[in-house]
Amino acid sequence: MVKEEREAAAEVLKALAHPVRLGVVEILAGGERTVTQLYEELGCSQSMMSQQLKILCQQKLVEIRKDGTQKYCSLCNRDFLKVFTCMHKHLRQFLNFQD
Amino acid sequence: MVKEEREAAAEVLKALAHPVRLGVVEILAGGERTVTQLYEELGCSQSMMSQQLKILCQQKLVEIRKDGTQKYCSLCNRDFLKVFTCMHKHLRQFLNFQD
DNA sequence: AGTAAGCATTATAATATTTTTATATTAAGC
DNA sequence: GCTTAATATAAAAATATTATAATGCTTACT
Repeated sequence: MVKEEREAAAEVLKALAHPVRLGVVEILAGGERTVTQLYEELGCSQSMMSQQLKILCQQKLVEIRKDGTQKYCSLCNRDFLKVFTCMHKHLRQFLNFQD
Repeated sequence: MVKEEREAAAEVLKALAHPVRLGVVEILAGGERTVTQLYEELGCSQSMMSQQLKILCQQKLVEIRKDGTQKYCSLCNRDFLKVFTCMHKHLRQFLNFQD
């Protein structure tokens, strides 16, 4: 990877590296959700969710489809779910995370 | 993942989500390097490298072995290299990254 | 037209990260 | 013991992120 690519990759990873945004991706792994469903399930404000979704969309991790007054969110790239498996193992194996 | 785990996972991802730290991991994929080799290859200051390595070590992405006056860095968990493949594809497929 | 639901945007204060500069430590070689 | 090479730490300045509160925009319904 050349410098420019590392910078772009860092942006994508930064978009994932946040508890709420990580939660969004995890929930969307189970299928489409509305914005309201997301912030209720994650227990954050509507404004927060809207801002975090924007970041996820910019990095093309999430896409949004509009239907009437609601917006439905879903994953762009399910390949990222690998990262969860990887993190899950890392936390337990190297950072002695307890369940 | 429960909230606490998402927070821990976000910390690990944050450690990766930086151009220099990403560069370190990429270089170490090719084997052990000294701190000097790392900052020279990545073109950053010695102080920068030392601080970034600390973050990588805290999240157990990198480990350091001392030998005389030098320190040798290597990867703790090669499983993370998957993330690179994933990013490489994502940048090209969804963010139209040009080589 | 008026109202309410769903979501976005803006402004802002608090906090965290990044980078640089300067200084300290430690071990090797002479 | 002095010097140098390799690395760490501390402090400070610049910048970025986060969270909250307030407001605005659409759409649907009556």
